[in-house]
Amino acid sequence: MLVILHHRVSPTGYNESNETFIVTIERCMLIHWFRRDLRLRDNTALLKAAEAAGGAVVPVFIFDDAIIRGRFASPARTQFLLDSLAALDAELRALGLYLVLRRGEPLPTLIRLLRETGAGGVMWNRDYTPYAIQRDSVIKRELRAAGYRAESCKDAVIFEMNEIATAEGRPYTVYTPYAKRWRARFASDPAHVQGMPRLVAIPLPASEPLPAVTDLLPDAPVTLPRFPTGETVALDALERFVRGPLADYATARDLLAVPGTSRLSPYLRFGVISPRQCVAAARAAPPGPGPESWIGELIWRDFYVQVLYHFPHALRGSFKPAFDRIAWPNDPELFAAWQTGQTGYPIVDAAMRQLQQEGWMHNRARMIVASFLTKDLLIDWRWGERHFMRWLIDGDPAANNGGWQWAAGTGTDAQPYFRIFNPVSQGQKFDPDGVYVRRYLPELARVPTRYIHAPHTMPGAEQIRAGVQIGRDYPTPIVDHATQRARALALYRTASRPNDAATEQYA
DNA sequence: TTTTGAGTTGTTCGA
DNA sequence: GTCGAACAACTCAAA
Repeated sequence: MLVILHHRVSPTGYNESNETFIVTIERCMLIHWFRRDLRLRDNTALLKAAEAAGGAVVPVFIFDDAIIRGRFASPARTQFLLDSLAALDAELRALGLYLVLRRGEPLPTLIRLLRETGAGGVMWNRDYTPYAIQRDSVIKRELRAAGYRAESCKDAVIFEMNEIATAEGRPYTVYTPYAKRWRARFASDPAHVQGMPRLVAIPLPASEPLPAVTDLLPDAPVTLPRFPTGETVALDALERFVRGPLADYATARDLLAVPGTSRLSPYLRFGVISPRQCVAAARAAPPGPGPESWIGELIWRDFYVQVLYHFPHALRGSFKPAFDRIAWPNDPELFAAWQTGQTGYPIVDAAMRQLQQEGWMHNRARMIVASFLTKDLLIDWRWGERHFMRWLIDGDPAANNGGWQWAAGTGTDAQPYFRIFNPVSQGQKFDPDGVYVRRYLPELARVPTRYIHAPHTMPGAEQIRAGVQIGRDYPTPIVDHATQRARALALYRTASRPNDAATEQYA
């Protein structure tokens, strides 16, 4: 029987005077399979594995081509993943360990690792997308059938699956009552933040080298937006946000030029930080509308995970099937103009260019460009969903799908059909000085503020003074908002009342 | 079972 | 310039 020796760690965490004892590897050593929980602190499955294995944990990450090259492949997000893995590896090296990297199908890869290390099982934190649920249930079944321990934990959300349900035990599909219930449950059953796991330095199998993005995605551009990452970077960002912008979050989060949002979304996406750490930090801050509304955003995150868990069909089509009938015109040229930020509506174009430059977009801007794509350009929200998933470093299937369906009015909690954003007035309201627009549209840098959100209305002399000719240096609007608004209303009305289709004609 | 109130983020029009 | 009303009807959740 294989045995290893290691230092015992007492339950209180103190190292007891070089006391050593023998552990049978088959019983004790465990693999922790990192997925979207790329941190050491407050990591539920990792803590559980460390506890069960007396600290003898093999930290593993597997590059799964089904995800990396799947429907929502993203060079920018893959870059962030690699940066986060490098940071996690550095954290582990400080403990005398390192991250064991593998590339391949998860199940056979895990079985090979179990044999190589002699570990007794695998622990991981749950992921709730349809693909992950299917994959993980097969893995759990097969590992157990082969005599290994295989366990998953709740970690990525505060409340999961059926923990927040209506009085009749059904999943909520409206945010407000869900949030009410969520807050009530949290008051009686709060999620506690845990600390570092107690890990011991054990011999590990060799790791494959950390790949480059182009190893995983051969067509990826050479230069990609980078977002600083790592557990300590994320915790520091949380602390600075809570000490600074959080108090004014309720109002400042809507101002595009102001750093009023947390910018923690990429960390939450990959579990570089935990939602429990976020809620705890918000509740430790002076109470007020700021912390409350930010917690509300974290509840939205749980809500959309829960919605997708119960209604996976939303990943392919409308949450409300009636809207699958919408006959989107889907003009590819209009779509290309939207993608590249050439629509002639500065607030839209600035936002789309921010996305491509930074791999991130301000939340208010996401709503504006989503409304514009669906209601002004009359393009299927799924085209926008895919584009966001390609470029957003924080791109998450549940939140992104939920947000797009909300904007398109096809999802849970659908906005009233008539709520169509006007891109000019949204710009005037949320970027009143045009600072955000000028930051991403240098060609409009010298346009006076009174014209900044509708530069095509500038008289010729003003254009000369501003050093820009609209129609040459910056596009005239590719569609007329008032016209498209009326078309969108008609399109939606027909979809929701199909019997009237014969009597309503529009083009 | 029936009823009732409410529904993240807005725009436009007319007085 | 400001203000209030209209913009559909429906579904959900809870009483």
